[in-house]
Formats: sequence, structure tokens, C-alpha cells
Amino acid sequence: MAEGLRERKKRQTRQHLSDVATGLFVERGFDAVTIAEIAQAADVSVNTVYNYFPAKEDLFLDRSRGIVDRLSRYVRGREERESAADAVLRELRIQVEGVSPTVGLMDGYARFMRVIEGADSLKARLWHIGQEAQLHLEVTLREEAGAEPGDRAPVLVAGQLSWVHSTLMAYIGGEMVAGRGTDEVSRDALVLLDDMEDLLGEKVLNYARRAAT
Amino acid sequence: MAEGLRERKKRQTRQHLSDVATGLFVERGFDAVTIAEIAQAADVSVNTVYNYFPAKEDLFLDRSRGIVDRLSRYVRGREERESAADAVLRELRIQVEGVSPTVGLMDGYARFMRVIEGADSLKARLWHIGQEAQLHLEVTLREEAGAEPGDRAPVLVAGQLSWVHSTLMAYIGGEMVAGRGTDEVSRDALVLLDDMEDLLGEKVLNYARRAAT
DNA sequence: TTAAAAATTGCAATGCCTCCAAAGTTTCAG
DNA sequence: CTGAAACTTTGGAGGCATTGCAATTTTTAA
Repeated sequence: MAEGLRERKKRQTRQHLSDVATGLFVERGFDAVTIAEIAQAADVSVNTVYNYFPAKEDLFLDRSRGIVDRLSRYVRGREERESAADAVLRELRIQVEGVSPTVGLMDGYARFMRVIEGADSLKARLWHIGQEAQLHLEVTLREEAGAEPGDRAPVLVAGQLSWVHSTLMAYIGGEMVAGRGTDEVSRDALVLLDDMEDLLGEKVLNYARRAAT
Repeated sequence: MAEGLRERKKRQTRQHLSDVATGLFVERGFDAVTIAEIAQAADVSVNTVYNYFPAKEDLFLDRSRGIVDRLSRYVRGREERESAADAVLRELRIQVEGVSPTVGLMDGYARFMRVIEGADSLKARLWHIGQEAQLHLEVTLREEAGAEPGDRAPVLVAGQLSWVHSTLMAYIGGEMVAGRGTDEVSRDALVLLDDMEDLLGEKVLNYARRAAT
């Protein structure tokens, strides 16, 4: 399927806008940059910016939206004998151990996080994304566990696993902002994951365990 | 100590503004009411509104800020042999069983919650308050457990207890919005608390347990 | 009674965001 | 290749939250 000229240009424009905006935000802070400046720097009109991004926050968090189904994917892809929690913990450990950018373990993540820390509206948006992710996971768990409509376990387990994820991300973000190196933070984050696993209840750890074949 | 005329009038004006605003929000929704309308309805200038409330959201959530230290108080007031989690669960059960307005079990709470559900900015603000509460609890736990500076347990346990609280409040809010009666919701909320307790790990349930005298 | 302190107000301005209609660009059937 | 349909970009007007400032009014306290 050939991709038309129009589609390609749109994707480029979108990416360009996000890049230009992110650059300015990192340099001067979220609130100190106006949409008008971004439009000018990207050589388009203000209205065009709004054609691509519904709000200023989306210019910065465009990529972060990719994590809404991360936990769901981990759960769906769990292996034999693995529970939902096992899969989530295992996958997170893989990312952390691999010093993966997907969990914020990259140079430059500190600059990214500092922008967020400086703007409440960005924190709020990030929380909103987390909520979507939790809801997504809830649905997934309900399906994967074959839960009855009235069963509240999926909601609670989703809440627990979301907590693990957000706590991990908050920890990594905080340490990176504090100026520590990716390898160091990776090691400590693994300990944190151990601590959290140790804190979870049996019911959570065993939920939706997949049978052996 | 005599309270001057000025102080009394300020308190009255503040209350009046909050009341007028809340009435309008409940009637027409948060976004559909402008600050100018509120000012006019309260017979003051727009600037006066801002003299009392830093942002529009504060006009509605003024009272909700009282919960930032709720969990901390519960923990500090725990009884002999009670852990932090025990105290939180016990106190929450008391509130729920007593059909207390402090946990949203009151007629009219549905209208209140509907306003919130209709405005993302209010949800964001509520989340922000929850974050403050969690931080507050974290400090309290650190003190009460005599934890070392590097000890991560207080952060994790605070996260778990905050989760219990916010999940409970979300549940009650949701059921009240669905039009159910306070007594009914109270009963179900108690079951939810049982379910959550059942889901928590031993480490959480035993953290900061107070010794017998 | 009066001068200082504090509260209220009007006015101007900034910035996010929406709506609308005009103008330019790309697609595609004929 | 051509013209109409579909889509994108843009300028302009305007609404609304929020801020800053200076003038005015009210309250306090000496």
C-alpha cells in the first residue's frame, strides 16, 4: 500500500512540531514557551499547531502515550505458569536490566523529567495517561482471568500493578533528575522491584496465572 | 481573643464565594460557569474572587483539601498492637460503617461527583491533593517507624495505603453517581475494604506496628 | 480624628484555545 | 491532463482564566 504525499507530509509536520516544541521546552521550561513561539520556530501558523495537537501538553508528551497498553501487553504475553504480576515484574526487570529508554534509563531523561517537574499541567496529563493505562489493564485482566462482570478483583489487581509501574517510573525519574548514571539507577531500580514484589500480597502475585500446557 | 470585623467579613466572603460557585457548578457544570458569572452572582468583582482563591478549581475543592492529613492522623492515632495499615483500615471502616459524609456517604454527593467527572481539571486537582496526602503519609510513616533515611519502605507502604484510600473513595463516588443509596453503598464498601485487606501483603499489614504497653 | 494598613475594584494585557471562512494543496475519476 | 472533491493551512475574531498595576474604598489603631 503506497503512502500518499499528503500522509507523509502530515507525519513529518507532526514530528517536526513535536521536536521543535520539545527543544524549546527543554531549553526554557514548559510555561515559558508560548504556542506562538513554537509555531514561529516551526514555520507554521498557530492554527496548524492545533490541527495536530489538541493541547500544548500533547506537544511534549506525544510519545509518552505509547505506554497506555504496556502493562496490558505484558499480561497478555505472559508465559506458562506465569501470573499477571509475574509477567509484569519479569518484563519490567528486563527493561531495567537492559537499561532501556522505555523506562527512562537514558542520557537526557533528566532534562525531560525536569521539564515535567516544572509544570503541573504536564504532571496532570501524565497522571491521566496512567489512568487510561490502568483502565486498559483492568479490561485485559478481566478478559484474561475470565472474571464475572461483578468481580472486583480485576480492578484491584490492575490498581496494584499500575502502582508498581508508576512507582518504578517515579523512582527512576527522580534518580535521573538527581544526576545519577543510568547503570547505577538500573541496579537500584532492580532492588526496588524486589522490594515491591516482596510487598505484594499472594492474591495479587497469583492472579490470572496461566496453566501449564 | 477578639476577632476583628475584618477577619469575620473575610471569612464570610470566602464562604459565600465558595457557596455561590459550588451552586452554579452543580447546576450547570464546571466548565460552563465563568469566573465573571460567579463574581456577579456573589456581588463582588472578578479580582476579589482571585483575592480569595488562586484558581477556579479551588472554589469547588476548597473543603476537599482537608483530607491531606487524614491518613497521617489515622496512623499517628493507631492503638496498641496496631500497625499503620490496621489503623487506616479500622478508621476507614468506622467512617464507612457510620455512613459518614467524610467518605462521600451523603445525599448530594452524587451531584458533587458529577461535577468532578465532567471536568478534567478538577480530577487533576484532586489527584494533586492525593499526592500531597501520600507525601504527608510518607513522612509520618518514616517518623512513626523510625526508619533510616535510605529506607524505602515508608514510600512503598504510603503508596499502598494511599491506594486503599483512593480506591475506596473512587468506588463510593462511582456508586453514588450511579444513583445508589448511602446504606447500600456503605455495605458494599465494607466488602471492598475486606477485599483490599485480603490483597495486601504481610509486610504492608505489619508495618509500623505499635508495641503493647 | 486621622494616618497607616488592608481589601476591593477597574483596566489592560497575556496566553490557551475555539470557531469560522477564505485560500492553497493534493487526490482522483473521467 | 483536467476539474471537482477532499483536505490542509491560515488569518482573524473572540471567549475565558489568570496576572499586574494603580486608584479607590474600608477598616484598624494610635
